[in-house]
Amino acid sequence: MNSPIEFNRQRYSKLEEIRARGIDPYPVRYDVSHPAQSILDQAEDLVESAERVSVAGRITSKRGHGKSGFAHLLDRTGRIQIYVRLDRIGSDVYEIFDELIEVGDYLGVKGAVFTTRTGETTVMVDEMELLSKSLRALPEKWHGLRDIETRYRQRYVDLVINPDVKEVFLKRSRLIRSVQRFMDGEGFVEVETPILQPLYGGALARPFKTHHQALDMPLFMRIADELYLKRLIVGGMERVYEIGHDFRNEGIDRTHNPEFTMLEFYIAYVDYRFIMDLVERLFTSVFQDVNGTLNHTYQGRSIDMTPPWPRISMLDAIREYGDVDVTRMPTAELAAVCGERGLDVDPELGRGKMIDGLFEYFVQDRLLNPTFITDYPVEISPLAKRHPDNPELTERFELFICGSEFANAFSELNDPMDQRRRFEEQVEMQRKGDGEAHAMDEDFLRAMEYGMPPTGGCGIGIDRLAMLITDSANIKDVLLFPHMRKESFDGDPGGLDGPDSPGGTGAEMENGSGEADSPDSPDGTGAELENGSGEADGLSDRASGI
RNA sequence: GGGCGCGUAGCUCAGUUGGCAGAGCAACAGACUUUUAAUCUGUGGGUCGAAGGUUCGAUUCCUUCCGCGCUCACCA
Repeated sequence: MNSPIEFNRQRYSKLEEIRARGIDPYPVRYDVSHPAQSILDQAEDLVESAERVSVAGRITSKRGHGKSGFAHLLDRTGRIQIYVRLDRIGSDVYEIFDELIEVGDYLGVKGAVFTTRTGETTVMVDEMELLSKSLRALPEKWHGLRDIETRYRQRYVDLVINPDVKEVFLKRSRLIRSVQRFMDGEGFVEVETPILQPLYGGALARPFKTHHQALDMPLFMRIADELYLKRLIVGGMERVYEIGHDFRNEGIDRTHNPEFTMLEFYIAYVDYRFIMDLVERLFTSVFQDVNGTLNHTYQGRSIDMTPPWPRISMLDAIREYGDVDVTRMPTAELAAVCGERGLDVDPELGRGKMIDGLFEYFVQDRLLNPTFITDYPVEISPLAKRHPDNPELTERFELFICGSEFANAFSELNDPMDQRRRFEEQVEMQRKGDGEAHAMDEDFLRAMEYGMPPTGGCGIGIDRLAMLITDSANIKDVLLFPHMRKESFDGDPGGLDGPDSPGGTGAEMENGSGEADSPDSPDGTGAELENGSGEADGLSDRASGI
């Protein structure tokens, strides 16, 4: 796409005409007395009192009728119609409204409120001010913006055109506020822990890697909050939680974005049973708060969120849904059962992976209403405490709704010697080439050695929850700016490369942008963050300008 | 990464069994002082995602590439 000047000469020439008439097309402020919706709400009183209101918004439609015209202004609260008449506002201003103001522009108007012949509450404009001139045409009003790619790439247009999109993100905001209120009520402290970490951990995933210039050291974007939040438990912050972005350098699909929002919380002195109770209360509280009901529909499927939710151990679930009892089944027989079901699970990876595979095969998709699956095999739960009744299992649960996982929780492992052994096993896996294995974290072990109380912990994917609660099929629909591949701009192929383009300006070199960055990363893998960007310089330029 | 599908005007979409590129809305010019998908008359607007190939001729057929969606594998 070209610049708006090349692309829309008609709009640009109107901008020039506005300037030629001595009007500032981009003034600094406008005093609003009534947001659009409040005019509609108080229409009767406002009509009766003949009170003059002022309202501002973006023009979303415009209909001229010779010497008068209607338009709709859209603000954050809603849409209000305005009526402009030549005999009220004067020929000079009317000419500007008629010829130079168009759909997409921001307008501020003052005037009395009346009701039209067809019954719509409308502002009779007696004063008008252009607040911002738009140089690009918005999508047409009737069909709107449907192209999925454009909606994600140009969310600002999507939000203007599609009111239900705005509603999704308002709901997401209410969801997060509701979670925070609930956690407040439970005596939690909300904390912020590092996103840039010298070591990454707390989950098994491939990280993004970057580099700190001044310290000349590699840093990783966090893949989980877990190890830092547990350090806070050691420090005596007995109920902590964090809502923040984690970053995982893995595939993108309907339910995965490279950065996503995670709620993690940890509570001292409790086990996973307590966490189950709390998760049940958290979800039902949030659903009541945001949707006003525990009966929900997701993608056409009815879900009953009413507690209590069933709690079934993983082995019982496999027995119940698959009619297979794997409890004391010899490993060879287990492998045969997996083979019969066409499950490609390597027996060398242990019983845990095979049992998990059978669970996914027989059970997971059939868990429509909220269900806790408990007591996972120890091999696939490296951070969870062993179950006292069965050392092959752990005190771990996951919550499933509509066949998807919504929470993952344990009675946390707090034995420093056991934790060290598990790290050593991970290091061994790493040595064998497992790119997702856990690194040895000596500082975390030191914290464990000072002593961590018995602790229950939990992680909940907030984007998944937002998808469920807004009935969205794709994670991109609940992310304001989902990750997309680089867009190419005609006539400016490096448009998005600005910050790291080799021909940087002198200013860009101040932070040492060009050479020596991320020496171990081939360009274009997407695995590495660039540093010393021009954008950072832009910020410092702005700061010095002030 | 594999498989399937899609990419035509600012937007929503037709279309070409290979032969001058279409509509509605938006825009522009004109009429119209309570319309609301305003109406009426007229006009302009396209590298048919990009690059190659086949052909007298390619938006159409073939190849490669780019982007998006669905799906499988991995993950939350």
